[in-house]
Amino acid sequence: MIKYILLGFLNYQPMTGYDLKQTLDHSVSHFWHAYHSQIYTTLRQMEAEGLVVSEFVYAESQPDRRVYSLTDAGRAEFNAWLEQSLTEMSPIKEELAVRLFFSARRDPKSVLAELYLQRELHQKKLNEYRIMTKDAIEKNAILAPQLAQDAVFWRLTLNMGIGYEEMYLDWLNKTILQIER
Amino acid sequence: MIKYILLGFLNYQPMTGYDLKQTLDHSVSHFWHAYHSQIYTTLRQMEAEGLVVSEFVYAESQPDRRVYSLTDAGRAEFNAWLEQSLTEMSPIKEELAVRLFFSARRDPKSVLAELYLQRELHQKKLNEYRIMTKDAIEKNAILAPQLAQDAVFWRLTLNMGIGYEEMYLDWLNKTILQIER
DNA sequence: TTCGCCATGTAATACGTTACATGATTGG
DNA sequence: CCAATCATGTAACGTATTACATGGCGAA
Repeated sequence: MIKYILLGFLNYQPMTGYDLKQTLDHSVSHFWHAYHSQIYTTLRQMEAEGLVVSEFVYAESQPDRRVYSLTDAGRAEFNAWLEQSLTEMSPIKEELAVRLFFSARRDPKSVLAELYLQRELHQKKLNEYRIMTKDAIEKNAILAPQLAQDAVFWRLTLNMGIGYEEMYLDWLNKTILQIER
Repeated sequence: MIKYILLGFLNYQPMTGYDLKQTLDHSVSHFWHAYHSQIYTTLRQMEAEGLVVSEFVYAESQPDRRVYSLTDAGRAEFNAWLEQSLTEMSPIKEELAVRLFFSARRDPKSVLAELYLQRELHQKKLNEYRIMTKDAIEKNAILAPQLAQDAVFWRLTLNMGIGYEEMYLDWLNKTILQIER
């Protein structure tokens, strides 16, 4: 999966592993996450497969950068992936729900403390989505008007991130109320 | 993670790998998923670690069953896991959102077809959650009244599954409308 | 001078998925 | 007779996570 995300971003412009990590964290992080180690190793593999090529860029008083670009094979692989529709639902893995499922015998105070912390984290995420990422999309839309159509789709996925966090907070609030009794 | 789910279920009663897979599929499947292969191999590992013990049960005209039970060490490990609160958010991995993010250049008809299918799948899931799993919880609550307190927590996690699917469908409908233009 | 950011990677491990493999019983 | 369900597992592969490892620059 991470392979296609990297191909997708390189489709916009050549980038380094570091750039890709930054881009990922500021765009699709609401629904996909990767560590830099995975990105660097995947890029190496992709180069071995001929999907990307890299060139090392030396700059004085600046760290060296390995810039990756798509090859025709990479572009083809990316398009082939986009063309074959998903036919299944993505499985969810929610550790908090697992813990709550088994929490009947725990001290309610400890359960509540855990839920309060999660509420804070999700509230923070929601605020981020509402401001930061929206800004990033708008800025990109102005800087790169040829990506206006892309920005429409980015906004759609951002809506999902916002919807998800709103739903989560709503559920947390109801759950907290019920446990507080 | 799957280790703690297995410990959690075995805390209720001794079970086989098959039983655990069935139980998992009919209870925490809204927020955790595992293949039978992973369950069987994890049980073996857990036995090696001394968290569970198994005994082979032979029955005529019935397949043999390997029944696992918790040891004191297993119970202790499970309680220790429950006691240390989660301090981070579970990362989301939503392939559909990734695909949509990069879908600006795709044929809108193909994108819509993909979204229609997802809508069907999620609608089906929501119906399942509303009927089947609720029934399972009620039935269990009647059969095992000592688990009444547990059932409260099971219902809370079911609410999350329902909330999630409702949010997802809502988002899908809005997204479809916008792409249909 | 210390912290954070830029920038790169490797190694080891852990976890998850797909495919392979078998065989009995029950119900339509 | 065929499909589904019960019941168990292994092997190979693929993906993800944690930890290890390095070093320069700029700002407070």
